Amino acid sequence: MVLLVILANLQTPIVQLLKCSSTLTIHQIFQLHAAILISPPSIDPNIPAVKLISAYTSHANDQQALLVFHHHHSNPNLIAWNSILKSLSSHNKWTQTLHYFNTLLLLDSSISPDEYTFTSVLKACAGLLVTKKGEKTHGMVLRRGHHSNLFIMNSLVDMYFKFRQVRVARLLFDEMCVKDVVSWNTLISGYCSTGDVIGARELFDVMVERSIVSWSAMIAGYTHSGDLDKARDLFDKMPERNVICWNAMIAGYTQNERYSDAIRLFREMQRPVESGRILTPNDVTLVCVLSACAHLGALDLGKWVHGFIKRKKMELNLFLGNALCDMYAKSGCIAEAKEIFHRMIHKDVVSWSIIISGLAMHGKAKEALVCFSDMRSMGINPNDITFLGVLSACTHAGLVEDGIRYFDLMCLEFEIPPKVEHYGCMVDLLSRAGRLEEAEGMIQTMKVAPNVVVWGALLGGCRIHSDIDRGQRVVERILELDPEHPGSYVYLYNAYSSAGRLEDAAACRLKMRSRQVVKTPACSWIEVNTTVYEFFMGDRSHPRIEQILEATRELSGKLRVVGYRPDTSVVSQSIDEEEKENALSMHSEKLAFAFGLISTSEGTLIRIVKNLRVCNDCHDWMKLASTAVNREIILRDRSRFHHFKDGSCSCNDYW
DNA sequence: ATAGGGTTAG
Repeated sequence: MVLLVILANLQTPIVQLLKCSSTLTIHQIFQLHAAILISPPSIDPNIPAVKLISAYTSHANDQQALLVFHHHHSNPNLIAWNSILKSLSSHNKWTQTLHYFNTLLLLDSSISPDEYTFTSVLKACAGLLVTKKGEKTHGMVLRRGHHSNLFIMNSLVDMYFKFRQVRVARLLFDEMCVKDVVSWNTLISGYCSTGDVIGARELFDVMVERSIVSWSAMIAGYTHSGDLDKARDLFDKMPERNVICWNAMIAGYTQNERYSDAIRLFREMQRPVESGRILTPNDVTLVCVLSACAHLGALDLGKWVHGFIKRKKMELNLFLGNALCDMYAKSGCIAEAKEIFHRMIHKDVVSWSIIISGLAMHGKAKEALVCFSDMRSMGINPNDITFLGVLSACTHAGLVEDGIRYFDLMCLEFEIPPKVEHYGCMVDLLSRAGRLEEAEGMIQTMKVAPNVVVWGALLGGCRIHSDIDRGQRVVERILELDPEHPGSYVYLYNAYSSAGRLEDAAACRLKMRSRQVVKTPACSWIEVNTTVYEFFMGDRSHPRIEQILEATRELSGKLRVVGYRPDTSVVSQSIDEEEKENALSMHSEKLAFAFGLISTSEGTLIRIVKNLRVCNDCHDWMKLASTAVNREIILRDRSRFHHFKDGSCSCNDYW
């Protein structure tokens, strides 16, 4: 308080303090702001205003920045205009940027926009893809003689790349008499963004002076085109690295579904390098890592990241909150996911979509639907992905009529054209409920071409409801699309076998072999002490495999006493019963469970993630096991969670 | 001024 009184007497020292805005906390800025308000006005009110605006901008608070601007708006000078334009454009408030620029032109013809003004405006034009406005601004730049200004020319080149006008961008670049490293970097990232990674690499190779940005842009170019090896090669060769290049490489792995690699690289990032300097991960890094955790169900690491966020007192921004919420939901902790969700101050359509599909995965359809209506009453418009969550909630709970109603709501009221994914949900919903005729009818009349997944959903229904004729028809369709579709052969084989048509079954098996159909290998993961262990079906590579097998055998014996009967129909090899049972006990989820059992203390909840659907036999086995060894089991299969407790499963055997 | 981020059926 004393400090405040002293400061209030003089504005100059306050302004001096505001200059080091990067080291100030947002609360200190608020205090300095208050001090300015109660102190006698300086000769030019623009000076403290500009400092305050940039201080708020560096803390991503463009609302406060606007407030300051309007408080001084009696006579803003060019610098004040420029700081507010920069504040808006750097926070992607592009429409507002253009609005303020137009106001500036209209209001005060004595102020002539300079390079700072134009760079903000061009960035906004690029962001909004308003080509006419962009070209008009380009003309204005030329008329005012700014065509030799590097800042402006670089922004122009970038803008034309965003407009996908590669020729214009290249022409501008070639005509620039002075180019700096930023001009080259803009060109590289421009070519990368249009998908021309080869062209970008040619530029990269001929560049004389490369900056860390050139390397990062090139790495991102490779990861976006899926070429992770080339990206990693460059990454390893970089002379120096900052957080952004690490993020680019880690994000590259997560976006290309290489989640374990992403986590491995993240751990490497935190190892002290030769220079002894450790890079601190920032919010972008953590978002990527959390996304990888979510996909792998790596709860321990995810929790560690959450702890890190708390320890560093990082702000839970929209991206981080969403990533954290999704990680918890996909790792089986729906309660924690809900808590994060409710604590988030700003939620967008992505946040709501995450919680809805999270609840859906956990079979909490009613709650998911309540969430959907809450979201609408908050005035947030659902998108196609939100509806995917809603429909999958209906599918997992068998709410056929609700599903049909939401599908119509999406098409008719929200005018969102259904994608093949939505039809996939609907066909699945109808097929499981035994409404196979309707499901097939939907495929025939749908507006987009059905894919293997859609037909596969119908095939699943044919299997459950033993409709062999339709099943055969569907298999033909599927094999037209994918002659090596493993599921079709397995389905046919099982259908023939159970109908006693052993010759057909054998023929099917031969065909499968001759076409070299490879079944996706079943795989389960379990995390023990922050390390993820991977088990494939029949996998004997784990160092403690003997103990693991011993544990499964012992447990299966125990389960037999309480009524477990191995369901050997799910084993597709024509071998004798005993071998079939052995094959069953080598299922990846059982191996993972047994490993969890022997390596965690009694009563610990066991979490398993599987890449395919849990098989019938394992599902029964897990139900009984949850009682026999008194463990809760949360198993995530490729589409949902199974929460086994006291002999039953949260999916009510509907999956 | 140029490089990095979250949700997507089975």
